[in-house]
Amino acid sequence: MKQPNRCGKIVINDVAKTAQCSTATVSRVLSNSDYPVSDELRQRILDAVQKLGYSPNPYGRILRTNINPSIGIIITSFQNPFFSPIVMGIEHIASKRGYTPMVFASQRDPSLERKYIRDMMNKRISCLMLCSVDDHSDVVEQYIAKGGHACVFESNFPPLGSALNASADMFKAAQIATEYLISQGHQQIAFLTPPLSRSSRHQRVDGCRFAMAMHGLEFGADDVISVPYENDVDEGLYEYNIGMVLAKKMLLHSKQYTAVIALNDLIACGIIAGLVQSGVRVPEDISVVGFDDIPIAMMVTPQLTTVRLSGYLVGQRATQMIIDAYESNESGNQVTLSVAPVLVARNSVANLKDVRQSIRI
Amino acid sequence: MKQPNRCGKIVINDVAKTAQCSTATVSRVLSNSDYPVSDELRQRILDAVQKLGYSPNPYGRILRTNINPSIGIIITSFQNPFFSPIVMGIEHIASKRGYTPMVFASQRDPSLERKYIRDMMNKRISCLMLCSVDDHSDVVEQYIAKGGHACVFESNFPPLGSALNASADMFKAAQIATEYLISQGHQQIAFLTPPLSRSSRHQRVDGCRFAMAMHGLEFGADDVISVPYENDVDEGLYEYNIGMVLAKKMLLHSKQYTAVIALNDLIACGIIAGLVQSGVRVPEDISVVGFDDIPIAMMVTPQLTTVRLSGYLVGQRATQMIIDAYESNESGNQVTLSVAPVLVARNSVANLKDVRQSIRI
DNA sequence: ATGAAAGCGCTAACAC
DNA sequence: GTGTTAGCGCTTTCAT
Repeated sequence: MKQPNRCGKIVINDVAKTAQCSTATVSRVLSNSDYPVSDELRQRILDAVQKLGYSPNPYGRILRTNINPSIGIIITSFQNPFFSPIVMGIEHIASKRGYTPMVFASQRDPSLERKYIRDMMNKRISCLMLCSVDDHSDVVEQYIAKGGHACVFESNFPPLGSALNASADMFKAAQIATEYLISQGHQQIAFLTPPLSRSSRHQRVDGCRFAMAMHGLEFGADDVISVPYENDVDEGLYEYNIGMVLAKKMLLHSKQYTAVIALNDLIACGIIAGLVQSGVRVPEDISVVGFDDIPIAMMVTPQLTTVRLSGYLVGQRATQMIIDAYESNESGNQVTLSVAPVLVARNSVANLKDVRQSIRI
Repeated sequence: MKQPNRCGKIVINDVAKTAQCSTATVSRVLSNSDYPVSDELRQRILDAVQKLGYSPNPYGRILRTNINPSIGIIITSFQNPFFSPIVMGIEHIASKRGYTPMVFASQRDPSLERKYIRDMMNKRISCLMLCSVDDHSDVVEQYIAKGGHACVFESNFPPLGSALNASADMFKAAQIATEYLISQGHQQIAFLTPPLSRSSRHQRVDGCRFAMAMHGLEFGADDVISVPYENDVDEGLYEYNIGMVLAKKMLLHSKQYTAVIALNDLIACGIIAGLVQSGVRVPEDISVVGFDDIPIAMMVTPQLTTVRLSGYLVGQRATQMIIDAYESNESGNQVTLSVAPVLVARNSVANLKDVRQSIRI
């Protein structure tokens, strides 16, 4: 690598000399503890800091205090627009409260995810915000067992007993989507999704089933259409591609659907593309709705009707809660944070009732 | 904040005791210096490390050596898909070579950008990869003056004399786009862009002008259509919105264009949306081409013809070069890295020649 | 080939 | 109110 390079760095001792006092006092002023320091001396120190352009070496501090005011964030990929608002929400609150956000992308590689978590334990981060792709929660649990505070946004493993589990209310979201479709006269509805490996996905299917049942509509295991694989590599578009595959598969189904619900917007966009490719019109022939409300949703044709999950809010609230817990030294009990979803009606859903009426007339 | 919390952490001394040797030897083995240690002892140490589950406290090391093998990355926003491949390229190489990537988003706020840079200087990062929104380069220059290595991908200030300036070859890219349009029979071409505040934008206009001139086509200052403002906040979609505004403005122009070149894909998508909103068909009435080849480009209707700038490659190569320079202690001379762009022809450009021919017949 | 010991820059007892 | 000083965990001379 390289040799050390102490290029004339100003250290706390320089400030002390300039201000004619001890390093202890400088430290007291700069770490703005409420320790009493005379106004006159405090000012002298501040002046010296200013004059020398001093800024403390964070590593000295961390080594001494063993606390690192920073928040580790693990997402799967920078390409996936689903995570952007969550990260932004986290960063916003983190900076505001004096924590440095550190973002890493696991590339959907569980071993890389584990490596990053261990790395963060080493780095003594204050809180860990995790979008996991691992099937096992052992490393996170280890982190928590050692006194770490964690928040899990997504995972294949069941909610942890000692972490903050944050997400939008997926059940409710699916219910909203389904009820909207029903209100538009749809009765044959399919749910298109990658493998139901994680609970956040199950919840959506459940919400859909619940809404269908409430309206006396049929919705069986058959109506959940899924592909049996999940790409291991996240090149950003992989969900889009899954959507295209799902669309073709759905078209082969014996049942004729008037509407489909996609696990998320990226998949929904892929479904629309797949449908159009097969000569099916959206929404005239089949309606499509997604979840998330990523920016792309309003850019595609037709503009996608979706249920906004407010990742930004989820990120913000989760960060508030986790920092609060950390600072008040609460050990993590199972907490669930769930944000209310809202329907964003655009142009990918046809109103079957209007059509019927116009036919009747 | 919180009180220190030395929760039974294993430290180097524990390993030394277990292996019955001094901390010096443990350090020598673990920092795999080529210092000679007997195989027998080395093994004992490795066993102890394994047994105790020891991993070194990075802060002790950094404090002592004053070197932090990590790469700081500043982008404007996680929302902007343009940066994703660059960051991924950087991360790929960085991890491979043993450096920890640290990503921060400036939110297009110059003062936040400066804060992050100063923060990284404090953290003694090894290299800085910067997508700047600042008008002044003083902080970066300061960083470089103190011996730091920097790579600038985007900036409003002119290329730095002592940094690696990395980007795709913008001039060439614009030339390719323009020549493609010309090859399709277009002669009235406009260039739509936010303010030409940065050289990467100028280069594109220049490339366009050059290609037009080469084919004896007219292209004046008039044909560069621009909006006089630039949003200060990057909510991810702001370039899309700029595109919509640019489209309307272009429609008001006295000249009738058959094709427009957008500064980038996101703007191009906005332009298409604006055009469609105004009842103009793309590509039948007006053709559109962009730059970057972001994932969205293939998702919109019509699919966007664009010039791929290979951010992933740029990120990778830049990281290689900057780490090489850092490790070999070269001080940063002006270096320019420029990656060859490639045309991606999709459906947003009409072939005017075919049309003429079919009319002739 | 191995160990002893001196710090890196900072904070927090503890003294005054 | 202010100063002295002992480390935090690590690396690296300098001895041996």
